[in-house]
Amino acid sequence: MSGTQERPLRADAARNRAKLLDAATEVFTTRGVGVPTEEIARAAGVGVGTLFRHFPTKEALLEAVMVRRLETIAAGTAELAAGAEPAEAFFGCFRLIVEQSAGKNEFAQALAAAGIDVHSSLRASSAVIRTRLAELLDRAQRAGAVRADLALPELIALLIGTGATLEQLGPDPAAHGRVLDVVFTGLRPH
Amino acid sequence: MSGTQERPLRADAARNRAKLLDAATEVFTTRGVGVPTEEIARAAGVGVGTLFRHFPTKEALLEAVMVRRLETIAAGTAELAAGAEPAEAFFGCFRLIVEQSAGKNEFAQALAAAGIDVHSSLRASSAVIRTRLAELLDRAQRAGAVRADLALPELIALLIGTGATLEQLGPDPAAHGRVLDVVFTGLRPH
Amino acid sequence: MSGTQERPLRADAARNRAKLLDAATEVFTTRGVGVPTEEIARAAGVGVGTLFRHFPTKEALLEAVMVRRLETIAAGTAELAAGAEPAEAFFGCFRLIVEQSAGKNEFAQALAAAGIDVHSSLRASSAVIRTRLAELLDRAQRAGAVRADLALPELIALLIGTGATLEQLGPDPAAHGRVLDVVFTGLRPH
Amino acid sequence: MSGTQERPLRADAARNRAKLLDAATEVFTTRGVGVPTEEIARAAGVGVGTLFRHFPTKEALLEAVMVRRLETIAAGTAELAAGAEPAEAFFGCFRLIVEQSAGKNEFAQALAAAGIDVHSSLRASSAVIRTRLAELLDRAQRAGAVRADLALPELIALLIGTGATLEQLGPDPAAHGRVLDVVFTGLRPH
DNA sequence: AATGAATGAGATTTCATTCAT
DNA sequence: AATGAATGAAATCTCATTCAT
Repeated sequence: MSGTQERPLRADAARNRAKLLDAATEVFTTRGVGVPTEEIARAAGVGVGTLFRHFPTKEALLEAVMVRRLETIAAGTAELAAGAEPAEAFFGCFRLIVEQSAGKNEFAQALAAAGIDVHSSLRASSAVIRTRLAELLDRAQRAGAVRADLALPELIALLIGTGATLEQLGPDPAAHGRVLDVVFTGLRPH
Repeated sequence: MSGTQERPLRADAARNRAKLLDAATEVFTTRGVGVPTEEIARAAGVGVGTLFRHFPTKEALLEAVMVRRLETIAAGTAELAAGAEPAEAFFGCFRLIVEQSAGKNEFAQALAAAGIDVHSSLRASSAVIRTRLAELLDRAQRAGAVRADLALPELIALLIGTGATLEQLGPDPAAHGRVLDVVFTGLRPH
Repeated sequence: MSGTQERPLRADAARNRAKLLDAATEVFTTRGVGVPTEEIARAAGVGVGTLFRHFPTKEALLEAVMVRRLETIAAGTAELAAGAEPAEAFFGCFRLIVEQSAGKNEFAQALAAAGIDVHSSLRASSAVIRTRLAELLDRAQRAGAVRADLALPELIALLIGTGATLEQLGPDPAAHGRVLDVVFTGLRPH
Repeated sequence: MSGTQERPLRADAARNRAKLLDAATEVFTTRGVGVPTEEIARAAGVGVGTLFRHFPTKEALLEAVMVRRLETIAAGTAELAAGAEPAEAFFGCFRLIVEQSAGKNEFAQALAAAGIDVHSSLRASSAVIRTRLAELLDRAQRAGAVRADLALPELIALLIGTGATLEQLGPDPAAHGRVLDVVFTGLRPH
């Protein structure tokens, strides 16, 4: 639908690719990007060779994990944004993104540090989200639900920063609620 | 009372220690904690051997960098908190911490991931800050300057998250101002 | 009499075998024996699986390539040696072998290095050539066309070395001619 | 004197570098260029890390071995060429080069196959030899000791090819002598 | 005390070969 | 019979840490 895969990919190969992405997401998120590749292969129940057939480099794997995450988020926002009125759409998407972003920072840093041209392969999926966010922000501002002086870069930075905040708090719903209330209040006009 | 090296440290040794801390702060911040120790030594203009004489472990170096950062922040908040009325003290310190925190997250994560007992050596300086923050928050809440439902853990998480936000934005004073305005507005009652 | 696969081989299988041998000859010669098997399969337009069905081992493939080469050479010398007088037969065959030998050295080395009993599978075809060479040398020496002190091992070494010389020169007919003139002059009595 | 080393190299480092080059020469020559790097390190009595500090790549090691070989040869020819009359100088150097060349071919192939710009680092030492050969050839041709139609490229090719011939023969002095007699006879006018 | 070479465990990656499709 | 994905042993290379100079 959006992808890069040249050919449909054989059934078992697709399954392994998915298993690898799942395992990598899990392992990278819980134990950091420093884990040996072999651990990820083991977690996915395949050999290292298979991992490297699918992702020729550790960085490529990292990248693929991020792309998938972004695509998931993009899909989620698409649904949410579709049938809602501006304020609800904006704040709903903010919450969604922020709650799905735990651990994403480290990936981004790792990729950036590795000197990868993050844009080359992440561009597509991140552009989708970027565009959607611009629309959401615009509609919400026109509807008077969000302060007018906020620009897209700050919104994105706030999404990332709020994700970091929640990550820091651990899974405490009440605390999450209070933090989001702080940010949402701050985002509304006056 | 707390340290391991009580001896006054020869003049050149002290100089090298400082050079190493400066170089490490710079390099870790710009290129991530994954950089080889030798790069740090080179950036400091000393040999690896010297680095390891001063810091027996890469993690020890990381830790020392963080401690110095925290101490700087602690000192800054001490000054600010001293002669100001509650609201000014609280928001002033918030701004100070957040602006000095760029890159700090990664250190914390790296240390935590390394399974270090962060508290053992960071406890002292982080306890100082923690206590000060508790006081600032309490006074500001009593004075009605900050919403009453906010607890210390959320405050700390917000500090870290807002630091991440600003880091993400890069050095754009106007955008920084808008982001802080959002958060500060959200922090005030109603 | 000699082989392992006595069955006639299905038409397409035979075609694949031929394509593989051609591709392997080409690839081994131009890029060395270090190329991954998959490259050879790709060059032949088949999957690796097919390659390994035909040649159970990379070395087996190497061997098959050499055997085919030797057989080609043997066939050529047979024709040449048949109806010619001793000197012409000897020098004609020398030239033929040497010009077809480009790249052969590396195969020999690779096989030898691999600790293979080169003789086991190459014996047949190399024995044919060896015998023919002995005859050619003997007849030429009796006819006074070649110095009498030259033995078969030196002749073989000279064939290989002269092949290497020509390979080194690249495709320059004039230079080839001068080199062969040097060697042929040296081979004649006084 | 001719080298690339930036600083004089500490005594032990120089010793290890030499040990590594010796071991590599030995091992590559006897067992081919396919031997694992670790074997070479072991043969040199150092750890792999040391090997990779001196030669950041297997190819770099290969290259260094060849450079040293060429330098040895260049030095040998310098001595020989100095005080001898043309014919003696030419044939003496030919013999010298050819006898020191055993196994060199494989290196060259391995390097070339690896896509290295062989010229960049080998150029210097090979240029020295090339120039000397041109002089030797010229003087010998003027003195009437070598056929006039032979050009430098053929001479070089013959050197390599004759090296291959001797390598093929194994260490049999009598056979070596006959082969060299063939080639030398062929090289003289008529 | 400082240096930077040496170390080797461990990380990443390759590739001959097997096996499910 | 053909395919190409999977495998894992082995190869190359990195880097925190030690140690001779």
